[in-house]
Amino acid sequence: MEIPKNYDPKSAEDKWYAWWMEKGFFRSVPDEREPYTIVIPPPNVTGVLHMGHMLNNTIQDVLIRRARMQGKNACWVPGTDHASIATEAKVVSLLKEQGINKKDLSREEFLKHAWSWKEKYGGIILEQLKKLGASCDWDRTRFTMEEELSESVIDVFIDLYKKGYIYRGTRMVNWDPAALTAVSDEEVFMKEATSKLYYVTYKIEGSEDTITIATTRPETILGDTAICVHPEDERYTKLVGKKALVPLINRAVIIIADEYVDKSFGTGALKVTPAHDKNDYELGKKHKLDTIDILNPDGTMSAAAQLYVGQDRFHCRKAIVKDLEEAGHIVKVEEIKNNIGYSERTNVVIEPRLSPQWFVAMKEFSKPAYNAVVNGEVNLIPDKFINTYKYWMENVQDWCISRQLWWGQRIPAWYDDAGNYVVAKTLEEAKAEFAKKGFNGTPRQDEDVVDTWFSSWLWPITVFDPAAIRNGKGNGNADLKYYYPTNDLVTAPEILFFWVARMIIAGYEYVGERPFSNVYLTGIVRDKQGRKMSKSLGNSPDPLGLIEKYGADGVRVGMLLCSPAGNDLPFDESMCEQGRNFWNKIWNASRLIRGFAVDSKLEQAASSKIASEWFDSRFNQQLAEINEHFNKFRLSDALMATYKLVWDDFCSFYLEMIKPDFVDGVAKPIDAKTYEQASAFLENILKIVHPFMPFISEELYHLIGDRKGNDAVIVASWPEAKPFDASIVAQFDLAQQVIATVRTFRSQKKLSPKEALELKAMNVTDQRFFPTIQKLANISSIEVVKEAADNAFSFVAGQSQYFIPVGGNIDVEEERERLKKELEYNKGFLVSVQKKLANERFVQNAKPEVIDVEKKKMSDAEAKIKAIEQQLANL
RNA sequence: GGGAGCAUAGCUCAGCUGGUUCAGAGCAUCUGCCUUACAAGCAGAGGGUCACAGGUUCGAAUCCUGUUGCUCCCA
Repeated sequence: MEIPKNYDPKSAEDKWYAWWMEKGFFRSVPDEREPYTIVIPPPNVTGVLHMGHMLNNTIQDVLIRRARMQGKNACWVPGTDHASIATEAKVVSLLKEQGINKKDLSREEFLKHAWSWKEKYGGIILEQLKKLGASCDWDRTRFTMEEELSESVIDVFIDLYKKGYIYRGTRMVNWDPAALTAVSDEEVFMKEATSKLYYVTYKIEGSEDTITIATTRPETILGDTAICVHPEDERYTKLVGKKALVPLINRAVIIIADEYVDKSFGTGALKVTPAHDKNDYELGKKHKLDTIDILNPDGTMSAAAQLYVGQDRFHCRKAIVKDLEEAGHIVKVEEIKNNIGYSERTNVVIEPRLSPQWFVAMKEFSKPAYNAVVNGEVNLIPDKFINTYKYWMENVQDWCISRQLWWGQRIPAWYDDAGNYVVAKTLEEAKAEFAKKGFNGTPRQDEDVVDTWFSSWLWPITVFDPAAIRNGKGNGNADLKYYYPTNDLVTAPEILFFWVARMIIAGYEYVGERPFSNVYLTGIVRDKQGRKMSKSLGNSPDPLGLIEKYGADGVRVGMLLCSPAGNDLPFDESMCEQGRNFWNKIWNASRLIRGFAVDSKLEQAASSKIASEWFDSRFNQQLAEINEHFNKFRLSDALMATYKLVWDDFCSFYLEMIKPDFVDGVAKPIDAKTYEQASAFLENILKIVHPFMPFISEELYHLIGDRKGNDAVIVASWPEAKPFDASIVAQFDLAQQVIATVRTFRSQKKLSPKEALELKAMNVTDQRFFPTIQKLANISSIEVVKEAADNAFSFVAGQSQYFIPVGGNIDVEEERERLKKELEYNKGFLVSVQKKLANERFVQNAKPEVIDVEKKKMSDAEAKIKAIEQQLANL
């Protein structure tokens, strides 16, 4: 089939993706082959494809496609996660636009809305992944809130409760006063702000003394239960143990001493509000202080505040500052820069708040996951993350798993009228439990749901066997037995702890095995200025727009060109351009080969024969290197090695070597053997390029051959790296040097490439590449000589000398200078080698191989020096 | 404040356990080419005291110490 002049990515992408699907190439069912499994880090149902997804999923697809070609049973499980907070926030605001308030809806009604939202929009991101070429087994698509998966989440909750790992407790949490829920640390983003630091004076009880504190949150003084100073702060020593009166409400609070206080900050006296500040809470616990919660869940002042009740916290701040000023309590106001936490979902200021929550005790529970990484059962790539991981796991905090939301798995805890609770799967079971305790009424279920991570930590298990948890360890279904443990996980370092570590914990706890062997941590995609790409900054290119512009293959290559594991990727569109240029190159190389006129009667030319021999070796040499890169997860390197093999070796050299000459403007035909060899090489190239550029490789694979049935590059066998002839590769390297030198000479002398030159060679042991040199350097003839030629430009390659006769045109002085320089350099080099070899300590200490290498260097250098000297003598 | 990591060409990065002609690659730059696969291209060329200062060693981009600058994580 003739190859069109231009490749049209759009139509090829649609065509081949649909065809792959139709053929079921992405589908995996257990069989006798070795499985290769990846579970997708489930994107959020509210998400749309961003650059981070592009990178992450390109990597997964490259891994899975290569594994498939290696004959493994490749299974990439896709799906989405329900993202409690994000989704609920989205649905709430959507309802608001329709004039519906969440508060007016029952839980059931709200969930109905949420599900219909999910049905409508929840699959968008998966559809976008298809545009990228993601070869997921879509029949296996999972969602974290599917009925069976949810049941497993509840089972795990109950199981861990029974094992004593889950408990209910009061903690200071990040409270989102708009969403009315606790959010995790990773859902809080810190923004630097210029705040006012108010210096507020408190009277000392029963004296005329005062103490001045500094605070950025004056409204919280109503919740103060102590003032704290540094024990060594002489300014305040005499006040410790006395009581201060909280302004406006005159509550007496104790003055305590603790080294926690920074003497140099503010006045060195710290107001302590245990209900509204994490550090104060710890301080309060240590000194057994009261906690007074002065805020309602929605961020308004509670009755406990005594004043400003019902006012919003920020209104109250203004009001109290005014009142404090009027009452003469404010000494001064300073501006300071501090960090304020905002809710990632609702963008309101996070309020530290004490509230009853459910927790998983992590200290003991996380040990297997710690060990798995430390002893290498689970590899982190790159391994620099092991330290971070260890640090976190050694200082692991209990995991707050409750969220005050409706969208998610509802906590299976039930309460009687007195607030006693039992944990049970169903109302009936809860009733039965309570009956034993003498409560016979109807218990009411906990209103909260569990953290999304508490469901996604089961992902590698329940995507294969949703019932694995309840059926117990060892009773997994056939899928679980076959695919678990999975092979590689590709994700961002940001969620190493929140997700990866917890999956490892769950894996050992519920299957008894690691969930995956390797965790490939990708970097963050940043813009040119190094900023993280984000919607709010608007600095992210539209991924689908990029695909439109450069083709999916171009974008995939662009993403991978510069993204070693764990390193951030400073994204630049020009990389996609390079990707596009690369597929364009392959396209045209294919066009060249297919365009050859074949003459079956022709004998293979010597230059073509050696070209094929060389490229065969070169290909196998590079393939071994590419495989090595893949095995070490060095995907950028694997891609670059592929790029150079294709562009430099195949296109710039091999194809130029076999390309038939033009005579009178007409291309001569090519012999059948060379044509076949070239076609076979091209086919292998399409194969190794396929994981990176699936679409164009499939398109070309079909254009260059008559493919029937399931013959497709996507399921073709990955070429085997065969032994190669190192000597031919080395010889060609020398030939390349000769070619390059001739070309440079031509360029410097401003000689036309069309003008053929003569070449004389001396001390050559291997003439196999003479035809190649003639062809690529446009040499009319190469004459082997025994003596140096006069009036010639001369150079050395390896141990051979070459001469380009230039008649009387040679500039002897210039030539002498050039050779002198070269001689000097080589002499210097020789001296350093000789020094080394003369050094007893070197000879004694260095490995024999190293010494041999040095000896070889010496003899090479000596030969070269001799050659140059001879040339100089001849000038 | 505690911890971790990084610093190699204009940019993005390789450089394994110290030992090739070890200072590399891609891109960008410059020069010359519309040579009938590809100007999204071809052929050449120039670019770096390997952050700085010490040390270990026969030998250091590579190991150690300190300094400076940057990044991330935790509080």
